[in-house]
Amino acid sequence: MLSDTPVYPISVAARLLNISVHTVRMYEREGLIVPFKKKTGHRLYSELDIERLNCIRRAINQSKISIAGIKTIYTMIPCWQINKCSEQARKNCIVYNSNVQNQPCWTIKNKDERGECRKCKVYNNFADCQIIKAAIINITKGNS
DNA sequence: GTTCTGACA
DNA sequence: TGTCAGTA
Repeated sequence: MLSDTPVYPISVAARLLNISVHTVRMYEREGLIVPFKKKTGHRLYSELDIERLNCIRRAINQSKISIAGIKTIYTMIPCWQINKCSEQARKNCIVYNSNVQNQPCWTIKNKDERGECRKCKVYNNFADCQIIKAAIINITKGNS
């Protein structure tokens, strides 16, 4: 399993991904990733974060999916299912109802507190491209 | 020296 | 996407 312990500073993360530091920050601003932040404000990335970024890169370069498109896919993750929310809870949930704005749940919840969404299954279970693909196939089957 | 935010070519 | 400023 890939470690979710934040260890790499942004310069190392960028080097591992062959992209600029600036671009790494942009993906965060767009809500695609939630890096750990030290009290100094400095970002740290885990192996899982790197894998997530790799997935994002592949989607952009190979699949020609836009950042907005990736956001949409993340937004469709059934968080209520993963968190086993009751129908009542779902109905009143600001996160559940945020999907209309094309905002992944982790950009809504705990906006000011880093570290919470980073640990959430909804965020962590979808770092791997294969898993995202499998999930989409399942959803498609269910609807056909 | 490295990273941060914000701004601009 | 790159780069520069002014900080911490």
